Amino acid sequence: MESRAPEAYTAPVENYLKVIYEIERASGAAATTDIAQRLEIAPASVSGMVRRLADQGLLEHERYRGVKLTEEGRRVALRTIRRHRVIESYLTRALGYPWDLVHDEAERLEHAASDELIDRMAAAIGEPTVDPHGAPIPTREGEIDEQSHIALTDLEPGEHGRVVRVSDDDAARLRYLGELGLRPGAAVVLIECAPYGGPVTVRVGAGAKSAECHIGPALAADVRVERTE
Amino acid sequence: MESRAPEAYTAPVENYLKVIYEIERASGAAATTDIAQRLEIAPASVSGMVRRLADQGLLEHERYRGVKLTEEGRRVALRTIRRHRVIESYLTRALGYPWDLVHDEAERLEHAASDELIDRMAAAIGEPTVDPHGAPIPTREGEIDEQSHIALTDLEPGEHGRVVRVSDDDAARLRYLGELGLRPGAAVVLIECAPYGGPVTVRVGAGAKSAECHIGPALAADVRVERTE
DNA sequence: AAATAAATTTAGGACTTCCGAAATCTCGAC
DNA sequence: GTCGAGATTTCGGAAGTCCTAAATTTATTT
Repeated sequence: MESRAPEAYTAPVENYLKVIYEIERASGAAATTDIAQRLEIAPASVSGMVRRLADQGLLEHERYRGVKLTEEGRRVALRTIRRHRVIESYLTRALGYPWDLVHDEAERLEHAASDELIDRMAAAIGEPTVDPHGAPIPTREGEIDEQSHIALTDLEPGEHGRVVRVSDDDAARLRYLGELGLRPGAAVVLIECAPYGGPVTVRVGAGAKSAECHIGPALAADVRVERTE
Repeated sequence: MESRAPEAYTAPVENYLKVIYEIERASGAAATTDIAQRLEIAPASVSGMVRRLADQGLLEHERYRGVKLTEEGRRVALRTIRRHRVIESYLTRALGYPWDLVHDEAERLEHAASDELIDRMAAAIGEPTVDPHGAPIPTREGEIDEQSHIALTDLEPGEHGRVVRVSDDDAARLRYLGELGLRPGAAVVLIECAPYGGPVTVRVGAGAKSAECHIGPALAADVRVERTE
């Protein structure tokens, strides 16, 4: 296997660390089942890999309790996330990629690109701090500015907000959000949240080109916003 | 393993096919030992892989006689070569990569990039027909224009030529050639070829900024030129 | 024609990453 | 406290890619 640098972790290892970082951030510790679900592999496979990663000092594992990354594991995870998001940003801004396709491409390139390439890409598009979906890009040094944001559905009816981030892992869903204008930066007003899983009504955009749309509550909860005014 | 497309060959498979294509072009058929040497792996490993590739219909193997690619094998090889060379060209022209570093980067990215990405890169830099080292880039359809060229050392003393291609697989050597100005397009005049493995004297460049240099015969033979005037 | 050298293949292992099936553990309900 | 559902781990196995060492085949030399 050609290594990319003195630092050579395999693609699966980088993927494990990446999703563990994200689960840990969301829930404190990453359970085997959650990891398996995110990676779309069998839980049994995760058990085996987790043991090896623990042996390598990338994470700590309490049996039946889940895993936590070590400093080194976190560093590798953040480096991988930086790669992913820089690549997504570059493909969008420099090569005109539609925003729903960049995720899959980045998912593969992130394991092959050198630090040199990532830095050149970042420089070429002006050192962006967030990717096309609004996710923050860790710095070369591994610092990440995890913004706090609320779900679109957390707004009160009538309240104004601005989209800061959407989840990027489903191309079709992203395309749909794009058609509705629900991209990072878009101004929104929550009109109504129908109860019992009913549709969420939102006004998207400002002024003359604004439009109302109705989306499901699960989708709406994945659109992260900040309050404005 | 995430696949890149309906067409999913592993990185090692693509590398085998690529070097087999090149050896076959140079010598008619690719011997196990040659393949092993180019891939820097043990000959025994090649035997095993060759059998699998033959089973998959990518090449034909006559025991103890070497291998030849099938139509399908050739197609995959040329697609991989196109990827490699488009990536090299893009890194050089769009991201300012020094020409001695692009080979290693492309060697990894060629297995991860989608056809879509390759096409966008090619379009972004104006559909180049040769890479930074002068090697021809196969078309999307798998056609390649293998130019005929002679070694620098095939020129007669006093004869003029133009560099069309240099070999790209050794970064340090490439950097050296670059310092001497021996890049594709450079005008050269062969001054003298000392006998018995002696140095080759060449005038590089035209007019006032031309300079004479002395290089070893092995290096000189790897600088491919065409006659001018 | 036999001996030697070189190229090639086979045999037996190692490592990584995945799987399904079976065993084990945890924790809340009763 | 026990039970069972659900989560987790262990076990045995497969595929891919590589290795070294030993056996075999081909080519060359004498």
